[in-house]
Amino acid sequence: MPRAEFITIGELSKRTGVAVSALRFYEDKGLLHPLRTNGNQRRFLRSDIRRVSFVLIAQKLGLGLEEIVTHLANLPEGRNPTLTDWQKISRAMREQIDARITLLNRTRNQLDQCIGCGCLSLTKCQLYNKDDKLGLKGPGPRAVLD
Amino acid sequence: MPRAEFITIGELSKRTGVAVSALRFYEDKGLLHPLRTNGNQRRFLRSDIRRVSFVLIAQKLGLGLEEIVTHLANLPEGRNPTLTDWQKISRAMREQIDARITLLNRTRNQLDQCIGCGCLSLTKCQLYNKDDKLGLKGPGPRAVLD
DNA sequence: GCTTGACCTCAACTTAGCTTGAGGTTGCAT
DNA sequence: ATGCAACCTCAAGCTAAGTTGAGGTCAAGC
Repeated sequence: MPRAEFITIGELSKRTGVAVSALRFYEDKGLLHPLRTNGNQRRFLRSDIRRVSFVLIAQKLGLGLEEIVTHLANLPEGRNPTLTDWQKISRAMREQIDARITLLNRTRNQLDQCIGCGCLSLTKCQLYNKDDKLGLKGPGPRAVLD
Repeated sequence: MPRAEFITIGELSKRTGVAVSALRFYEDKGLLHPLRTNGNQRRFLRSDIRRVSFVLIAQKLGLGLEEIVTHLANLPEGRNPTLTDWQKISRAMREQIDARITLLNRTRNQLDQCIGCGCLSLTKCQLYNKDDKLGLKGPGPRAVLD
């Protein structure tokens, strides 16, 4: 028979490098949905290793846990996700990261202009506003009046 | 005569779009060094508008306030910064943002490979470890054992 | 059948980057 | 000289993404 179907939180931690406390936190946030033993201990699917991997990658790409939750929502909760499942979701994510890179590039180019003129002037410099829709989510209001 | 030499915190707020509370916070963090009236109210230099602008841009580029403080440390505190001062500091920052873009690009390319093979496998996928030195500063340990 | 390491919950603490509120003072226009 | 908007400080609260610790339970090996 294949290896045990379920793994403990400790094992999941070892296999992913993510702290046990973080895994519990992830469950809390809806990223993981382990079963429970009669004694109330968590039991994860093997496929959750991959699920956690996905979270790590997505984080590296700069996504927040909430965004990741919505991506993961596209995975089947019952059966083990297939290769196609993962590809679909990865591709969707790729678009987000592409957008982020584009935005960063544009911002950098504008910075170049600012270097050229030494301006950093609110009235002229296009680095303000404009891009805030896709924004690198600075908290608080960033409206420029003037 | 030219316009008043000093501006109040409210004015600085209006001119930059940054909340008064945030400006006080920035002083606390060492980003601003206003003078005080006899009555203990803050008085900023006009050049502080530009200083705050710089903070906003730097934040957009993904720098933390602490990093920004060190960049700003290169500005003269007494006299108003010259164009050359700003150019020097902007150029330094450009390098940081370039590095960030590079890292992001590399990560994306690796994601492409993962899409190709559908792996997301800890043993094969190069998206783990490796890059963590320059890392997009995920908190906590991310070592992969396995 | 008992010991012990792994597990459980819940609450409090952490850093970053602020905001909000309470309670009090300043300074400019009339 | 007075009214009142704008200023002041200090403490507490917020979100993200977790960690740490106290106090208690589970399960697997001897």
